[in-house]
Amino acid sequence: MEAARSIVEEVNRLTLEEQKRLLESEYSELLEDRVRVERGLTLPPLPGAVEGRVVVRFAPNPDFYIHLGNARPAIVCSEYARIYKGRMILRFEDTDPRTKTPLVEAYEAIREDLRWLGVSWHEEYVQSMRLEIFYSVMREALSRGCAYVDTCGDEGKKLLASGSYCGDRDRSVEWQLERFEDMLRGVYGEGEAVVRVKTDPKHPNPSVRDWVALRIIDTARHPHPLVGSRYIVWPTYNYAVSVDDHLMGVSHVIRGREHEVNTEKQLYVYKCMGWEPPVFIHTGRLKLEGFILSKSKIRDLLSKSPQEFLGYDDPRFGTIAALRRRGILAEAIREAIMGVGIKETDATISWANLASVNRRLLDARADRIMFTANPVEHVYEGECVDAEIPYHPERPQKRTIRVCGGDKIFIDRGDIELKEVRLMGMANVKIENGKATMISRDLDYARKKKLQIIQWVPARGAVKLTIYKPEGLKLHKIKGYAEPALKEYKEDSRLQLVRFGFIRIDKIVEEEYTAILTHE
RNA sequence: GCCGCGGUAGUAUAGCCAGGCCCAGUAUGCGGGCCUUUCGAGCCCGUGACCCGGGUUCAAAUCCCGGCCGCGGCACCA
Repeated sequence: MEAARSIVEEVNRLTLEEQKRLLESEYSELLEDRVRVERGLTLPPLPGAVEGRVVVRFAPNPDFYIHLGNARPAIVCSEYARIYKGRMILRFEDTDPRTKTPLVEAYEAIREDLRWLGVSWHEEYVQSMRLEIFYSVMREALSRGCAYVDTCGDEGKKLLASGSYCGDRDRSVEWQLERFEDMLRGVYGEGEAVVRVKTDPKHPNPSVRDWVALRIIDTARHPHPLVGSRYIVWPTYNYAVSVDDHLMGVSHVIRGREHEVNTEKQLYVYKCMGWEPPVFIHTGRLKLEGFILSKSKIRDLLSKSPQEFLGYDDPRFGTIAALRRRGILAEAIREAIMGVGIKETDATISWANLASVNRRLLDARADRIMFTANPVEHVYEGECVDAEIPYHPERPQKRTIRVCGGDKIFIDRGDIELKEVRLMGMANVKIENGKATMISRDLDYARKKKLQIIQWVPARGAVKLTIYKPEGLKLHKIKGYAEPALKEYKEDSRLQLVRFGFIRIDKIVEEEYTAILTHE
């Protein structure tokens, strides 16, 4: 004991370098390679991943547009497919025409959002087109005796809730197969028969007990937007996912934490069919500070007060379309999402963080334009000057604005009280009683006197610009004037309004511009 | 209520599985400075965290136990 203590003390007295050297020379067999993974913009290694054999999928329900939270698995999956030279699958899970009725336009809107995000996929499937496949796999499962047709109706559910089960569970395979064909033939109505997967009728989680794999939906009353009322027997999520993930060779399922119990349910299908299950990874939920992400909440707001919002891509929402419309770049979203990775804890991306990344990316490419949000007209007094304003501080291109004595210019209300300022690119002036009187054009003078350099807008040719500024649930409207150079830009341009913030031009109607403030 | 999963600075994340390179790294935010014809960007300096309590160990953010808090699930939704 004493010996051990003294040896430890001796070792501890050595510096790290000395310890390392000693280990390498005397006891190198004890050294173990411990590889440190460089993070940066890359993801942690995918458990059990083998290069060339990774197959991942993004499987949205096309009942609405996707939001930032959905983008997490989509981006992460496509990135893993890229890293491991694997395959990425896009699969639309539209197997509920009744309560989660698919939106016809959502299929293409989702593809568009994904493309914009830089997510690429190698294969695409739509589950509503694969119903026959689910039926035939079920015939096999019934034959194997690990699923059954429950014709007990509501009673079957109640029995399971109490740890018992519908007597049909114990009937013969032949009986099951015949009843299943009856279901497909339309012998039963909604709720009269379901196909259940045999699990454990006493499972601690009642929802796991013999969960429903296929049910009847009256598609005469609730037609599916893609296949109409062609089918009445529809697979549930858990069943369809298990079958498709296996058939499509998915090796890694990356999805939200809310699917943890589903994973447990799906494992019964793999076991029944003798399939090798994929690796399941559950990520935490993603929120965006100050934004509304929830599908149902957005739909709610849109239907209750449509006049208050600019649509599903209103800049106050966290849909991908909304972020795009606001002026957030796809790279910024990718960066933010790669940053949170696949952690199992919920994360709230702070707006400051996303905006900061976006600002850094935008700064390099957004031209600078002068804008006054609270324009106050002033008369310029002094000699004619040709103000040269660079489009971007890093680039040589400039525009020239000629201002002569008697010309009117707009100065922002907040800047008037500064009394003496430098009008950017133009001249140093004294501001007094609605007049801007030139002192000199000398920049050094402005530097020496530490004059504030402000933006200004010539009244002649000034462009009316309305800016929507999202703030929480509010959308402020700011009306002002921008310099004539704004007319050189088309819709969807991203600009920086000097000393105001970054904007994306949303709409141009007859010389009147509308933009959305991306962030300051 | 029952089942499950988590808890590192204001926010997010690295480290945890394989205890010592961690009096905890990075980004953002915040404070200060430099630079700059923007209050933008960039550069420099600073600020600030291992949920709590026990235990194991020479050594604990890391392993064990208990508590607290947060989240998810409990559908013939996905």
